Amino acid sequence: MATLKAVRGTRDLLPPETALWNRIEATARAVFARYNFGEIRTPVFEDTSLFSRSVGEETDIVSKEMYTWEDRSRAQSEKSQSLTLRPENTAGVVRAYIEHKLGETGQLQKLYYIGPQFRRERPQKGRYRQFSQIGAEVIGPPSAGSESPLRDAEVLEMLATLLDELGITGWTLELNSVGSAADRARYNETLRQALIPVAPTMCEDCQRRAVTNPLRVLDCKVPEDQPIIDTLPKIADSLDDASRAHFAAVTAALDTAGVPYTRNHRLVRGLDYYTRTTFEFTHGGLGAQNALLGGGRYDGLSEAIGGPKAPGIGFAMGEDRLVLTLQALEAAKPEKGDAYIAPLGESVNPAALALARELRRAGLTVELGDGSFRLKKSFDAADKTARRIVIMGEDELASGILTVKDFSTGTQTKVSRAELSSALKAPSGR
RNA sequence: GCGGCUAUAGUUCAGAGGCAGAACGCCUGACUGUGGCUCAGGAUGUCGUGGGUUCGAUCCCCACUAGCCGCCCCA
Repeated sequence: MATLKAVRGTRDLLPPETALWNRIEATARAVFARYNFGEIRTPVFEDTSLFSRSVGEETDIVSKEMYTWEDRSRAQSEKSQSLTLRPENTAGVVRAYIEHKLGETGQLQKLYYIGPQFRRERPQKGRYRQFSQIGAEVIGPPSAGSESPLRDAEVLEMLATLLDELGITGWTLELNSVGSAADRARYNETLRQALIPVAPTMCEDCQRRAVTNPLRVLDCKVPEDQPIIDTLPKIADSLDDASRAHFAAVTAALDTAGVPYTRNHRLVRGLDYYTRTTFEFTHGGLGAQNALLGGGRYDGLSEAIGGPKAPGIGFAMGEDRLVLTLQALEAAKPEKGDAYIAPLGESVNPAALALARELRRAGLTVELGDGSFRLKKSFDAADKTARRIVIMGEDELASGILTVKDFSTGTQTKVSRAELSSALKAPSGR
C-alpha cells in the first residue's frame, strides 16, 4: 500500500518557511490595526447558496471549482443541506454582517480575516486547492460613508503600505472601474456587437470567448490579437456619470497621496459581485499566476443575499503568493538564535538546563546542546543555529565565569554569569 | 477539465536491459576543552504505485498517482 500523502493541491508548511508566514501575518495585523480594522473569523464552510448567490452561478468558481457536499440529515423529517468549503471569504463576511445586524450600529465596519480557502483547480505554482488569503472589507450603510471614493483610495493606500512594509518591491497597482451592474451589462452587449466583425481573425480562444464571455477577450495574451483588442470599445465609455465621477475621485485621492497606479482598461474581474472600482496588485516574479491580490467594490452584494443596502469595498491577498514573492526576492533570511549552550560532560547537563532557563526567561532564544557531545560537534551545531556559543564545563561551573565565542567575529571572551544575558543581547559581529 | 515535461539517497541530480552512483549534507576519526579549511573512513535507497514484455526491468511498454510548466480561471 502506498504511503499516505497530503492530498493533491494541499501541502505541509514546515520550518523555517513557517517563520516567514508568521512574519507576513504579524505585519498584516499590525498594519490593519493602524487603520483601525478588527479581525473577523467566519466558518470555513457555509450554505452552498451563499456562494452561488454572491460570487455568481455562472462563474468558474461556483460552476466547477467548489468543494460541495450534501450534509446528511439526522432525522427523517430533516432535509439534508448543501454545504460548501468557502472558495473566498467576502461572501462569508457579508453574511455575518447581515446576520449580526452590524448595519444597525450605523458605523462603518472595517474587518479583516486571515485563513484558508478552497478551490478545486488544477494545482500549479502559486495555485493550490487549499490556499490562504489575507483580506479586509470596509462595509456599512451609505450614511456611514461606505460609498465614498475616499474609502476605495484609503484601502488602496493601505495595501501599498502593507506591501512596502512586507518588503515586496516591484509591485504594480492596476486599477479600473467596471461601473454599476447596469453599466456592465450594457458594456457586455456593446462588446459582443463589436466583436462580431473582428473575432474571426483572432485566436481560437477569443473566437470562443466572443460568444460565451466577451469580457474575457480583454484578458487575451496572444500578441497578434493585441492591436485588435486595442480598437475595441472601452468599459470606461459605458459608465454612467455617477460611476465616472466616483472613479475620478478615487484616482484624484491616490494622486494626491502619492500612490502610484496604472489604469488598466482591460482589468475585468471574474466575480459577479464587483461594481465600480476593481484592482489588482501584480508582481513579475510569480509566473502565470501574477496577481498578488485582487479586489474591488461590491455595492449590491448585501442586497443580493437578502441583506440591507450595504455598499462595501475589499480585497483578498494570496498569502501563498506573498511567500513565493518574498522567497524570490531573498528577503527571507533565517534568523539565528542568540546563544547555544554547550555543556561539557553529562554531569554539567543539569546546570546547563538551569542556565538555559535563566536566559530564556530573560527573553533570549537559546538552543541547548548536550554534555555527551564532543566540543567539535557542539561547535558545528552551534554555528548553524546561534550567533554565539556559551561553553560550560567543570571550570566554568566552579568559577561562575563562562566562555562565550561570537561566530561572526571569532572572538572569545570570559563573561560572569551575572552579566551573561546582557552580553548575549548585545548585537554580534562588527 | 485539456496539453507538454518530469518522478532514483535527507537535498540537488547523473545513470545503463545483468551487484545502485556523484556532489552537498549526515556520522566517525586524525584533534581528552575550540567549529568553519584539510585528510581518511562510514551509513543511508521498497529507483513514485500497479500491471505487462523478458531468463532477468530501476531502465522498454501500458495504466494510475503526484509535481512542474502552459491553457482555462484566479489569490
